[in-house]
Amino acid sequence: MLEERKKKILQAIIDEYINTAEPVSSGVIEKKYRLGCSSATIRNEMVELEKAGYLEKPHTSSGRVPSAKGYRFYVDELIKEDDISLQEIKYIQSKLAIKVNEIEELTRIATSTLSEVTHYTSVAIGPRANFQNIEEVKFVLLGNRMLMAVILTDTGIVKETIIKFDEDITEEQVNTLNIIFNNKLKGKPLGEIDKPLEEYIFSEMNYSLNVIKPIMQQLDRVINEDSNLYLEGANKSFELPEFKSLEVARNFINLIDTKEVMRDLLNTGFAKDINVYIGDENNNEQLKDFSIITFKHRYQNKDLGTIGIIGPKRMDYSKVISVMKYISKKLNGK
Amino acid sequence: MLEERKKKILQAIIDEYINTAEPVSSGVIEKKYRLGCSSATIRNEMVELEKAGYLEKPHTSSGRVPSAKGYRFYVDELIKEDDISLQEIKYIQSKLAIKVNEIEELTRIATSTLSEVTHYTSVAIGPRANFQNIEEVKFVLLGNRMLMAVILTDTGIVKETIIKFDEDITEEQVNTLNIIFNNKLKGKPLGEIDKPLEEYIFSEMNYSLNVIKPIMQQLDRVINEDSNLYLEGANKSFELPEFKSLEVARNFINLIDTKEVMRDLLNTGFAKDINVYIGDENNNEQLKDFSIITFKHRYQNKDLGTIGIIGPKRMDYSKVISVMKYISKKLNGK
DNA sequence: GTTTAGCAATCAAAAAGCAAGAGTGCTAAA
DNA sequence: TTTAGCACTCTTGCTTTTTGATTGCTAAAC
Repeated sequence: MLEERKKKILQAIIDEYINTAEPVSSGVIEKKYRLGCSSATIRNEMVELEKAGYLEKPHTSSGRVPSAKGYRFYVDELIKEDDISLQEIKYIQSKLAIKVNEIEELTRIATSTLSEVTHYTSVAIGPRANFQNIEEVKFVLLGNRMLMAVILTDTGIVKETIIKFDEDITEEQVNTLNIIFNNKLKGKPLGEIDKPLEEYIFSEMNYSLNVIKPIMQQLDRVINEDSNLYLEGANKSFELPEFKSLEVARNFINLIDTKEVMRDLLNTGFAKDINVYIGDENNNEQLKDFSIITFKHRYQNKDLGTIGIIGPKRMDYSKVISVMKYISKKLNGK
Repeated sequence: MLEERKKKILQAIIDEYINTAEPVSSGVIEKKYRLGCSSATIRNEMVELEKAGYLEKPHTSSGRVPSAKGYRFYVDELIKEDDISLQEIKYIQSKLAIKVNEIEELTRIATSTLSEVTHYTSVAIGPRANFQNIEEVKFVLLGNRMLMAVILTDTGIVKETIIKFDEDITEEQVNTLNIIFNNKLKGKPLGEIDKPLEEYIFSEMNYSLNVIKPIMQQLDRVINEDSNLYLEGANKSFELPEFKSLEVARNFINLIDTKEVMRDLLNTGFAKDINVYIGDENNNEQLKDFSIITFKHRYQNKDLGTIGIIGPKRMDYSKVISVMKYISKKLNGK
């Protein structure tokens, strides 16, 4: 554990670095933060904080910069609670007050609001389909050879997909499909539409395999497909000084451009309400320059996806976490 | 008009510059392109080409670089036809052979294929809804208080939207809705769902305004909403030498991040099959460093959206245009 | 024992200087 | 009209110098 004064100094250094993006010297801490001791004392403490691994020096005669361990300590112990202004609260309220009919729309609004308020790049993904339960299945005939399958889940998510046929489909066939599929699927998790079920349905239906086969294929596809990824405010990151480095900028673009990595990031570990990943804590070399903060979009304890922020390690953690907590609360109460 | 030799030299310079991204000197043209005259002669011609506005010089003692006018001439007169390899043709064929049920899926595949083959960033947008004609409208009841409206248009595009109610909806009401809306809307362009129609429907329906009002609102919204924008291979651009300049990189990110600009770009002027916008030809300061090449995704002369490439002005126009022509042809034949 | 003033040592970043090389434009000859 | 030849220009890359910020250490003060 750190003594009180060390904590204060560490906090001051990280706060200052988050603000300025420049290595922090003992001098500015003395002058700006008035901790009641001289720069020499601060220097002595800095040496120890560096030995303990909380700070780093870009080179011998420069100020100090927080290390990943430093940020981690900052996030876990030194964070400012409710670092959110009345104005920001008002803005978020106004944005989330809009009535929406679809959950994806709400996720989208929340994501862009998060980016607008924090000035970082935000990102979101829909819920994983497999764990949702089927509430209702409906087939709709469009023209003579096109069928739309609509699945309503218990989270209120609606998935729809289109199946095209080489032969005409009758209204009667559609009715049978509706009855059989609903009988068999109501209440089941989406992930359970599988082979045995397929065979059962084959045996129940007395007409052409040409009809059932494409339906099962397409249902399978729509259930297993990755949900949409939203990205908002990528340009905001490019205003930050760390993006002056071509390498950092390129890494960032590569990161947000490879959807699989983003999906993995948004779909991992949700022990806490807000999850903070600093740099390559999660062993991904690609992330060494960035931090990710995520939270689950929940409504009545149901998972409606994940929303997150991606930015430089020198992120305004207090602000981001405060804003996220507020948005999360608002979404849950909606 | 330019004499033959000037054309040859201009072409050589632009080809070389597209390859190397370095200002081109009279020396390399003499050595690499063997036009049967000395570097001094080439220098003399270069002076005239510069006077005529086709070339520029970054500074007095450097080689020449194509101007926007130079690129324009190159695209209009000097382009290589069918600059596409057998291998690339094979690859495109294999990608487009996949059977899809939804047109958006096809657009997405075509867009990513375009990016993969050309190594530039590609972008696409769906068709403008207003000009499509309604083929069929179906309302589907989901649960008791949720209605899905499905609109099938003559281009095969399916639009669906969800409407939530504060009161229960009966199957009977749904049937009436289906009959009335189909009667009134079949064959009409989507853009015509407007006020007078709304009033007509009000007068026809003998039940609650609470039901019709939200439906009209939501239909209105879904019809007028901008179609989805796809972006593929943003990271590819960042491998190019012009993106070493922080300013260029930032402009690019700003460009692709502001969706309105992208929409405008993809929705303008389609006099030709393939449209080339070089730099700020279209008077958009933001585009000064970039070129855009677009084509309409058509099937049986119906507009299914626009697909394009965005890259530096120093783009491999021949390759991009050849690949686009091929993909366009393939899509149309599908 | 802890804190602090004072100061030499360190090192990056900016500025300045310099040599090399590439490319042009011009002139005069072919 | 073309080309060889050459002086002139200007970038690029490199080295050197200067500047200034910041540290770490020592010794005195508290």
